[in-house]
Amino acid sequence: MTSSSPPGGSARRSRGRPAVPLDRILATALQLVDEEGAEALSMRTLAQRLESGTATLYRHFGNRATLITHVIDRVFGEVELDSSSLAEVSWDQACQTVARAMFDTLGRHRKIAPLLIEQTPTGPNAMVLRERCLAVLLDGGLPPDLAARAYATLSRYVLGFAIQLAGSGDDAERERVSTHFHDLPSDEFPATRAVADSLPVPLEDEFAFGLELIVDSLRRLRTP
Amino acid sequence: MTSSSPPGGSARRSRGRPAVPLDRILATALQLVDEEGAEALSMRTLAQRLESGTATLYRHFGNRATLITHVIDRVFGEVELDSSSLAEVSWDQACQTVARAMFDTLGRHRKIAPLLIEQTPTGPNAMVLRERCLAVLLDGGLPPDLAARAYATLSRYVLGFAIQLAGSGDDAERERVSTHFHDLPSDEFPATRAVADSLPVPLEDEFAFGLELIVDSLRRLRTP
DNA sequence: ACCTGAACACCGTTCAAGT
DNA sequence: ACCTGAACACCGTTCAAGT
Repeated sequence: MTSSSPPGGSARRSRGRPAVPLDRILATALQLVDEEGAEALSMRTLAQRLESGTATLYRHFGNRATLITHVIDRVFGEVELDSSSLAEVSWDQACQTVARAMFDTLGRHRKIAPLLIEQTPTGPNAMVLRERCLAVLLDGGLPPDLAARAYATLSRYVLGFAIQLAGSGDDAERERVSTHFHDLPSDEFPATRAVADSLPVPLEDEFAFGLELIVDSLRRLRTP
Repeated sequence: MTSSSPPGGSARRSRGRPAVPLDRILATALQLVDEEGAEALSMRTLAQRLESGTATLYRHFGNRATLITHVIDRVFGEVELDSSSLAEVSWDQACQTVARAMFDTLGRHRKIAPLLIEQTPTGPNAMVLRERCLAVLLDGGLPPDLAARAYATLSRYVLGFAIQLAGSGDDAERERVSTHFHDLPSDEFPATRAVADSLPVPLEDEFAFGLELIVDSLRRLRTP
């Protein structure tokens, strides 16, 4: 009650209170996840940040799951894919560009990936992204059934790695694991010890490495 | 109190109560996850199934996370990998066998995958599995740094797909998505409509498809 | 020693009551 | 119409008190 004084006599609350705009709810929710993690996105915490009450949120969303659905599609909306530049590059480069754009966006919102497990995204932005990805595969000369499988593999691949980004970026954990591997007895763990210097591999490198392997093989599957 | 009667007069509770064996805690915890999902594994629910109290669990595990760590390594212990049969097959077949064995086990415990995101598994069973996988890659002729990256890619690939198994297997959801794709306007979504009959692809097929693509490319990277 | 009940500070969700 | 406070049935975790 001490925080805000009425801004002049005229700008009074119309009736009840000004409605909380849906866009502000989603922006605040995404910000909350980015800053504090997916589990911090509780109805209470979100309502607090909006200086509102939990029941207000239930006016816009039936439950926490649908709120999350909307937050997710907001993230899909951030994927940057320039159509013209996609058309200029080779087929396999286009594949990698789409996958990387998706991965980069999810990398910018590392903490949101765990929320993506539960549902196949069917928000408007997700639909558009899938369409463009499938268009690249079909234009590249893959027959529809193979294009469908290639798309599914690629999107699962991206999502699978993106989800693991959540537990990544923790230097202390990386250090702990590396030390653990170096301290292993060489008689029981010769192979692990032999590659201990190269582990753990940063997840971003892993992603790029595997993506190249997949797209390379995919290229050979096109109609010859 | 009605469930068990003392087996003869001598086998009395030594002092206090008989300790709850750690193995029974873990078996019950895994069963709970398998039956009701990862989020059902609450300290309270687990204690209830054990006919014990939550504080008893904190005698064995400092917190819920370490309890989960132990449950996870129990699952890794179920991965079936016959050493001799691995030695008989070709290098790329061995790769696929290891990856599939891991995926199959996680498929048998679909609901545990979400718990795997947070931590790099370093339990005893996980360590042994990694060692054997790396041995295959090194024996196959990959130099250590490449073997490390190949291993990381493969294990991330398996885990990434396994995590997504959690939200899979729901026929209603598959039907919903399929219908949604078929009802799209063909002018806005020509590519999606063109492959709508082939979507969604079962996750197991996706996994096998992508795994083959990766191993195919990996085979070409060996010392020629 | 090991277990227990009760407590603390949280959740998602609902609903009668306010303006 | 839209928002609010309080309630209900849950969490993970801790701790004094029991046997």
